[in-house]
Amino acid sequence: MSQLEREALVRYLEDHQLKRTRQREAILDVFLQSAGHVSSDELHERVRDRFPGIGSTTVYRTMKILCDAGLAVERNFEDGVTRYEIPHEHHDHLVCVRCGRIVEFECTMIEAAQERIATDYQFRLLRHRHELYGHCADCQKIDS
Amino acid sequence: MSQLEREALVRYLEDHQLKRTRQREAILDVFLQSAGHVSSDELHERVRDRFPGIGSTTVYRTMKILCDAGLAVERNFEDGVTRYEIPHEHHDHLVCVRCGRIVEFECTMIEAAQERIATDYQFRLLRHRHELYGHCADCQKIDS
DNA sequence: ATAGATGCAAATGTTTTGCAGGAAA
DNA sequence: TTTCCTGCAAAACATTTGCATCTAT
Repeated sequence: MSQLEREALVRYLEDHQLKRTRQREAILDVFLQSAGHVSSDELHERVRDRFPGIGSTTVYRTMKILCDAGLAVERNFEDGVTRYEIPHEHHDHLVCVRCGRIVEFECTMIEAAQERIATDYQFRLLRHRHELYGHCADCQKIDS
Repeated sequence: MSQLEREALVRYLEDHQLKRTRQREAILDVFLQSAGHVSSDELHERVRDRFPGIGSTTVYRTMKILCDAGLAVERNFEDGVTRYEIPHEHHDHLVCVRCGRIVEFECTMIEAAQERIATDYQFRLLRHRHELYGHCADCQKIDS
């Protein structure tokens, strides 16, 4: 498993005169096995299990490479930590401010509206950030 | 001018056993005179002109008070700096990634869609963040 | 052999906190 | 005179960078 991604990484490294190292492959593996939205710190902890002595610096640097290679996407929510997700079709996020749960949603109507707004203001749209913050179903139970 | 806000600040300070100081009033004044979306650092620079020796710590602490008092609203874009705006009707932002220009927009259709999405996922919506990043009309000219 | 990677320590940049001296009530 | 503020210095925190050493090619 994750064979395709590993090949993509090797290809990217070769194309950019970068070297194929155990650390980089281990980080890719751990990242692909981590469901959801992992932070550099979480990745560092998990890689460390099977690769003691690895520095957090290497995780930061490698995640940047994975993003450049199109194997990871960077996300920033309100807690000041950079998180990474496996690239897939466009979406935005609902974030529970109590438990930290992150749910993805997709809305073509909003996408269309964004395009229209950008056009209205003569902006050339590059990207957007759209996050809804609230309490998830489970966390609402605390109140009652 | 800014008489209403100054009175609101005085009232808030009294209600919370906080003291009315020259620094706090100066920071409120400078903030109200700063159009757009100012950072703590910009505010510090501007307050310093008429109040040499003021510390950045005081600006940070005072802006927090102004937010609590409902006289300022905190905003975070992609540059890692907290900015403040004067509260007014709900809106979101277009940000030019070249010149940093920030334009406000408002879209009731998107707001309605957000409510519907939150309901679909059983979230109790508290707030959201919605920013469009791109090149403004002026900055697009650089390309041609 | 050599370009590039690693990991430590130190630097960065923004914001927060501890604390001694200072001002408002 | 007591409580709250201020401003400095130091701490926090996530991330980046300098550098000597190590490793893939």
